[in-house]
Amino acid sequence: MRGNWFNEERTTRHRRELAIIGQRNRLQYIILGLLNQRPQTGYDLAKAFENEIGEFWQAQHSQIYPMLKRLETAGEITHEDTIAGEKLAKKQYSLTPSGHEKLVAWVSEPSPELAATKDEFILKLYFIKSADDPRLQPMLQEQAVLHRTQLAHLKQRRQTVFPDQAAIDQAYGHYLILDHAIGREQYYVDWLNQLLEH
Amino acid sequence: MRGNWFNEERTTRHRRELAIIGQRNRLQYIILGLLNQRPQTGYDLAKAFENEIGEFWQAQHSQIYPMLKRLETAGEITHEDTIAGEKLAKKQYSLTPSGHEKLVAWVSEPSPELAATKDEFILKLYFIKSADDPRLQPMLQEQAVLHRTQLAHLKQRRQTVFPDQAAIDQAYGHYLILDHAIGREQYYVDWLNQLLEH
DNA sequence: TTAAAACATGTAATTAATTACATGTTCACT
DNA sequence: AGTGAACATGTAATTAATTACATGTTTTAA
Repeated sequence: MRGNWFNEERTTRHRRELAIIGQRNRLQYIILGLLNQRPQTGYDLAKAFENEIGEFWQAQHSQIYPMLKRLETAGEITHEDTIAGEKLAKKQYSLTPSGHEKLVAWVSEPSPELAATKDEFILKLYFIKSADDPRLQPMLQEQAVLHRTQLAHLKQRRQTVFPDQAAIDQAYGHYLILDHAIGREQYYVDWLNQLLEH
Repeated sequence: MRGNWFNEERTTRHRRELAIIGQRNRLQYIILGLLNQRPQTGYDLAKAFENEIGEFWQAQHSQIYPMLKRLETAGEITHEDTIAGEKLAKKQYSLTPSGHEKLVAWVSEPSPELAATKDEFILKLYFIKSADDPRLQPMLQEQAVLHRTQLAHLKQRRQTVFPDQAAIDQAYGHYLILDHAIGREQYYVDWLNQLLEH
């Protein structure tokens, strides 16, 4: 395990037992995982970050293209040049055996760190000292709208992407994380509603 | 609103309605908020990131000290040099009226963006295709241990920091976010438990 | 037929965040 | 008297991520 600014090996301080991590090079693994599903172009990968994994991880094409080069240099992926139509050049990337191994190793290794949630609203709440602060109710209202919208969006996605049991069985992990995200939003909405009822 | 890579103004794409943000310069506001509570040194601020706000935001002293200089140059904060003991130099920072204004403006402005949650376990789950994958159960078990521990830790903190109603009334926002964090962890644990019962 | 949207691939500049380097003081305990 | 933990403040190097710059092709719909 790489040294983390605050981890369990750091025995001299006992303020917190569990490390909360920022973000490390997980992008490479996501790319390997996506390419394991099927060979894809950088553009396809960028779209995946806007769609299915977008709820959980974000990356722009400006981060993806350089990473594809790095991974190819490292021998984890290769590409095949193709031409679409008259002359539109595409690079179809796919995993090498080494890349596949690396992906399997990553999924199999422990994930002992808590997710770093950076929620600006929660941060602002911290600085509201009193329950009577006139800013509090509007803030809660605003967040309720935001999270109700997101909840509806996620439920809609679940219905579209997983219409039947067969769809769930084919991409069980994807189903689980969508289900998890829905539950998380539902909790957020319930928590806000309960506060709004005072 | 500063241009975001994927926001509501971007009307030409309709894949997602709500922006998920990365991280912007929120550190400065957190520092202003902390200094608004009471004048503090950089060291004190760093400790606050390990304790109360550590569940919601992380920053190291190597980020804090330069930010204090930036904020002082910008006229948002000032400092007073003091000596502790024989010769230990301390810099006690406090808000200027301008810094206070800036803090109030930030808290008052809308927070229309969803939190970016980067959870490595959730990411790995995405790449588990089948419910029969032998890695799935151990992964869920591991996460259950992690989140049960965190839940216990947060509940302990609530009991310590908010033993009575008076404590809650004095730092209502802090209480709310701790309550929110507990609810969030409780949901995570319940979700994992329900999956582990198959 | 033409304009907009989507497809497609890159690089550059900047900012945010982590990790490591660097140094010294004070307090509590043995 | 000595040691280790906590107090205290910085900088440097690196990595991650965002935003902006840059260019061209193909498809779709008015």
